[in-house]
Amino acid sequence: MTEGTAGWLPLSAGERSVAIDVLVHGPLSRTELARRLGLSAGSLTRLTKPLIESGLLVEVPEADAPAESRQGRPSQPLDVVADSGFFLGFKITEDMVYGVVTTLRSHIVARHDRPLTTHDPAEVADVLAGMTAELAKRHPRLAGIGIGVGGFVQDRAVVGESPFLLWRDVPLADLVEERTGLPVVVENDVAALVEAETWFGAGRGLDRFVVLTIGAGIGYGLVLGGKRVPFAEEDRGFGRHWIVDSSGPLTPDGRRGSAVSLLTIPSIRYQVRAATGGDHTYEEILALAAAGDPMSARVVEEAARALGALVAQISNFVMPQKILLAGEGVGLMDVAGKTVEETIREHRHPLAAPVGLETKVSDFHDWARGAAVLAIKVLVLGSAEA
Amino acid sequence: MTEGTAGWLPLSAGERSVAIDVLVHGPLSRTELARRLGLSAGSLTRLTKPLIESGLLVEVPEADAPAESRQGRPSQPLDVVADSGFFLGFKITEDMVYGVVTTLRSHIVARHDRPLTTHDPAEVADVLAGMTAELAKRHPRLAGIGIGVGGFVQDRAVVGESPFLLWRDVPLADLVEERTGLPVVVENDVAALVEAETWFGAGRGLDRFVVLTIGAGIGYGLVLGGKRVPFAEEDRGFGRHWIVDSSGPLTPDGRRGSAVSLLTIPSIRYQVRAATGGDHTYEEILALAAAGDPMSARVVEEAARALGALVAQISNFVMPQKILLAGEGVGLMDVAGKTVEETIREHRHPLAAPVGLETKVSDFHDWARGAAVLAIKVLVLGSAEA
DNA sequence: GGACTTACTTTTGGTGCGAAACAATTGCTG
DNA sequence: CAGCAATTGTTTCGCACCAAAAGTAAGTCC
Repeated sequence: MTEGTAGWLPLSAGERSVAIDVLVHGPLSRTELARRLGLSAGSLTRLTKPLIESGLLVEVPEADAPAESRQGRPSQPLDVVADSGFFLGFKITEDMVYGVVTTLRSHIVARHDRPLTTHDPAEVADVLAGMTAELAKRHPRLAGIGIGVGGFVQDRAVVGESPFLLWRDVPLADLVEERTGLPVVVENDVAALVEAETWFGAGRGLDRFVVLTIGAGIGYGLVLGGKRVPFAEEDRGFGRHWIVDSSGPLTPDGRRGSAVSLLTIPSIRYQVRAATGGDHTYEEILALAAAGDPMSARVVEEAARALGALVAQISNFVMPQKILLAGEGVGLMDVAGKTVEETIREHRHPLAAPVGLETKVSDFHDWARGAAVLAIKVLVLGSAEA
Repeated sequence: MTEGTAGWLPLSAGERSVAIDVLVHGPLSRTELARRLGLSAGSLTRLTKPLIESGLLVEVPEADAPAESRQGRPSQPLDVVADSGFFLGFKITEDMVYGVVTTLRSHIVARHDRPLTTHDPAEVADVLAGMTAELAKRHPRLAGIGIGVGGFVQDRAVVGESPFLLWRDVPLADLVEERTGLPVVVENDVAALVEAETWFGAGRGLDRFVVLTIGAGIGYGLVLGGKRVPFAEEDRGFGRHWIVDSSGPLTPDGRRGSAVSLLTIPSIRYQVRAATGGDHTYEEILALAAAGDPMSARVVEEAARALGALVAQISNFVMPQKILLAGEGVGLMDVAGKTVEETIREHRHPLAAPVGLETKVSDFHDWARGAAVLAIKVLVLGSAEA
């Protein structure tokens, strides 16, 4: 058994659920795992043995000593060997590549970004390989690479279509694998973030879970039965067609009253610019709205109402246990969160279960982390599913 | 209580899937079943044996002889003993009780309705018992009763709250069981219809399936992973809070622009009455609209656009493989189906998978049949769980 | 009538699980 | 300190389920 390389998989279903639970929820004893997974104690012995032998799990020396002076045989917590392997996550934007190194537990241990001056596939792959080499200096035991890219990705390997990179059918995984010798997983950025949140984030252990991202565009991810539901139009501008308020504003990017026109950062900036003539950043607009500037406040309020309506509709139709709002454009919630919540209430039945709404401001490193988590998921736990 | 107390034994998961597949999809040979269920031929022998011994399935004499002169050993189709037991389904409305007798396969073999002149629980139970006695004359081998009622139902036994019957915590199942000696399953009418359609109807074998009913009110059913998702507000007037068009009409029943105000039969009649002063039935309004009457056409067109928007939103957020439109108020589709489809297109991305929309005009006997199917499901196959 | 084809059955072995007995390690009690 | 209770983890056993392979049955084709 060579340690560090991907000598782990494949895992059986039971083993995988154990590995995931330990990966996600810190160290856990066998008894605790049996309780969580609804299995017998005997099964846990059986399932954990090969995981320990393969080096993915280890018994750790009872870290929770404080005030835990219970009777009986002390439990023997199991933990993943968090630094037995590191993972790389990249997020490619139009003009930058953001990179992170994470542990098996998806903790970011290093960041490294580089501007992107070309969109030529080979040169982009060179940039990624260069960044990998750079990061590998401090973290030699790299086990795999995840790459998130806006656009349509096939088979977790080929960028079928990316509008902003002007790519068509670029075998990015192969290109980077050739240069680095590491296994590579490519995925749509939103999909990767959704998978990451399903595993390690807000969607942990949930059966029905929705992710809505607001940034330069609108992203949507639906997780049912713990699995993300893929859809044909994802990351192809569906937000332009989500009509929230047919009498709403019209912007260059979206149809009248669409989620894109009402909510994305470019659209909000466009609206304020069109109304006042002044060009402001998104943050400035939020600050202006909070300070009482009427035009900014109107735009922000309208966006908040649109977001509330959208969240309520999703809740009404999908009934998710939780909705995660992520992206760079959720700063809205700080300024107009109350309006959002009021609008949700207006569009929901009073007896309906309250919407489990969670907001998480994300920067580009979070997107890169999402890609790294996908690499962990695919490479370590072998849950490569369509 | 997960035990169905019927004469049939509790089935294992494998047996149940076989039984359901034969129940739903006519006679099937073992080989065909193996293919459909993804099992080996040997497993089918094992699974079918107890089902045949228990009398639920029988080997039928190769009905499909026509032009089927294949080589090899002839297949031995299995079928349920469709008339080994009959099931009763009731739908209770404000002033009528609709009853049907169905086979195991949910084919309606008899109908019997009776006016409801009282809402007293005991007297309603008497009416149901009387109808049961009446129907039992021609169909002696009744195996169970399913009752569908508008309102909130707990544990498939107790009517927790029914606005139109003015009931609270009425143990209807017990009342009817006492009088008939038959096992009784009570369920919300929409829920029963959804379960029935999931099994025998439009939702057969689908993973994500939505039912939207339009009638006196709005009904919604969400099926994920083959299971209906219960929700707190079901049949408690949630349609009043589904705001489709905030500048839409206002009716006594619903909030401005709500699904109820735009779509239900009473609201459409109300709108026409308010606009023209003339009181027309729903069918008359549809006919008037088709004939070019401007006020009726406006109301119907607006309803069609609302329905299209609603269907598109559901498709965008839930991504069901199929949406079933049912109820007495889907006649709309005949007159303005084109508007509905256009509106759906407007609210969907061009690359998105086309919406699998199916329309099924239902009368009250279909609702009763839904209740009977639920009885079959719970009593015969013992798949009762929260 | 023999070769072939297809449907089904039986046998065998493997997997994954729970139940129960067993071993290990601690705290508590007298 | 011995004995006991409590708790965790291990081993063993048997059950339920399944697939693969080999065997049997029942027909068609030439």
